[in-house]
Amino acid sequence: MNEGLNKVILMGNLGADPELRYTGNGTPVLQLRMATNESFVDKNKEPKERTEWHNIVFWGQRAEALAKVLTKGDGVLIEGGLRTSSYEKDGIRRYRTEVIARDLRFTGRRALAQPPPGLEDDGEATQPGTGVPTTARLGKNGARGRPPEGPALDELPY
Amino acid sequence: MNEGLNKVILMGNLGADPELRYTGNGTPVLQLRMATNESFVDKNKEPKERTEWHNIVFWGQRAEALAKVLTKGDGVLIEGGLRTSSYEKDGIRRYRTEVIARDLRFTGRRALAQPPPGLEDDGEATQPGTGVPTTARLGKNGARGRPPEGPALDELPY
Amino acid sequence: MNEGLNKVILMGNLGADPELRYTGNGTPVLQLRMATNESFVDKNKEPKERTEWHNIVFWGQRAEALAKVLTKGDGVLIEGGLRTSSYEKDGIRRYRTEVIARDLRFTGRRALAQPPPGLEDDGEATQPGTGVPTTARLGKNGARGRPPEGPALDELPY
Amino acid sequence: MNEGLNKVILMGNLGADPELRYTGNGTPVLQLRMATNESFVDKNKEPKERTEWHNIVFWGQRAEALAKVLTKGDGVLIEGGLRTSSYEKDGIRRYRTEVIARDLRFTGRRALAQPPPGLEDDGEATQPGTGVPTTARLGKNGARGRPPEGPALDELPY
DNA sequence: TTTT
DNA sequence: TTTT
Repeated sequence: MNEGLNKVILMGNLGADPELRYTGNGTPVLQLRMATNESFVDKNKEPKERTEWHNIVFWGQRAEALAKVLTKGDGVLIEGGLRTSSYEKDGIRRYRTEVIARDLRFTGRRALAQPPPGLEDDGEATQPGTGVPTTARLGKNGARGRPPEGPALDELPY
Repeated sequence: MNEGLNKVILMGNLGADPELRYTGNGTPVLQLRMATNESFVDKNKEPKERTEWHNIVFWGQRAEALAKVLTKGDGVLIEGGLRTSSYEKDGIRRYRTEVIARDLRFTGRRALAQPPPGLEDDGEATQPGTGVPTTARLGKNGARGRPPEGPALDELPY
Repeated sequence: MNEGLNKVILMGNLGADPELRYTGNGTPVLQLRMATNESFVDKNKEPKERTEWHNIVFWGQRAEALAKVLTKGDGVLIEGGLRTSSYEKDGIRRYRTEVIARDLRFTGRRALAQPPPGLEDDGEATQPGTGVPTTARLGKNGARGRPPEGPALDELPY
Repeated sequence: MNEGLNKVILMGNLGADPELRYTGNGTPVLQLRMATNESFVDKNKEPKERTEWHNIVFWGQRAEALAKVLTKGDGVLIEGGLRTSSYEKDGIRRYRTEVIARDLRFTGRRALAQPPPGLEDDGEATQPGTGVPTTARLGKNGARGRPPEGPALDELPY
């Protein structure tokens, strides 16, 4: 089987507060409704806007931590993959496509706020010399809290 | 309006031959069924594979040109954006999420084949010094036919 | 040889007006200087900002068309691939990494402006029912001018 | 500040074993040399191949864990952002562009192997019902170990 | 050297 | 149902 790629990147806003649920298993599931906006000029040269709505899902500890910090209207950047599931309702097979999210980062006004409080709940240890970003990637690795550029240049070993 | 981002990147294979249709308008629409494969190790440390299926759509001239060259099984890289449309069927509102594709590039065995014949049909002129790639981006700009790295280094103007 | 992926997506602003040059060959080359900004909270919980600067290059007809419409300060979304070239200067081998761009789309205030005038210069024909987007993708395929979602839903053939 | 996007996605192979170093600070830094391959047809319709080489850097705990499991030749998918740093050498200012990596996932033959041993070293706890993927994302969140599609459909709470 |  |  050839390893493939199934990648989605969305930048937009939450259209509603997040909804946290639990599977029968006890696994947390967070569902987000997210808008991405697009501007364009139509065939009559009139400026137009269009909004696309997306179903975003976070699983596991991330779901719980994000539930505490996300609010309707937040500007966010989401990365994940597509998943379409099917289910039967009223004797009819239906399909639902979601973005299974792996990362979330604040954009807009919250990008300069304190790091989301829920994130420290699961024992994040900030490494010496590590910046705490406004990202909400919930791995416990202190390094993930560093902005993408790493330590100051003057401490580079090369 | 906050300009956002709605981006999908998929690498995988076509599960069927493409289907070309036309709107009432006469606009060509190409529909592809594409699989992306993923490997992982499950909770019992057993290697597993999973396939996700995607609905891909090309609009316009690209739809027609690609219809001529794509075949079931082809390895492709697709870029586009998500679009969910709703329609009524049997008195029930249904939703369908598709990837509206903007680019397609062959991967795998066809990446080294000749450029897709359909692509020359719309008058591609290859510029002097321009490689013709195995990409099926259908703009007529000769430059698009150049591999992403541009001309040979010794003809750089800087 | 395994087909790989070499993909860069940048959203930010031009730090200077674009520079158009020509190779010995006569091939147009457009160089852009682009900033991407990032906000984060540092280890002392102070909000910080950081700017990364990128060298962007367009080749061919796109270079010329974009040269006419891009201005210092413009908000843009760029897609392309990395290319590092090496050259000798003062007897020393040096390296320069650039993003070889394949697409550019306006974000921010220009996203709702008229389509860039330079773009019609190369004979764009707008298809019936096709919106003209604020994107500056320079393929001549009318379909590329359609927003990512295609025609209105009521003209879908399915 | 305008929050931007600085995103790189590469799929290819390691050209050498990884090199692990430490900053004066003690922060681990892992450097990878990675090739991405591209196939195209040149202006004479001859099939050609081209390889681009990239400098990849991981910081922090991830650097150490990955150092244990990566080997020359490995097929990997890397995600990160661009960072160009400047330094003085022989009285000349030089620039070096790197991809500051945030994620790594195996592709190819290792995608079905056991999860990288180094990864358990930092206390990974697999959640009930959670698959352990072949990804080397080093957050300690058990959820990250789930394939992008989440739990089985029959345990969905909706 | 950009942007808000 | 979001955002500017």
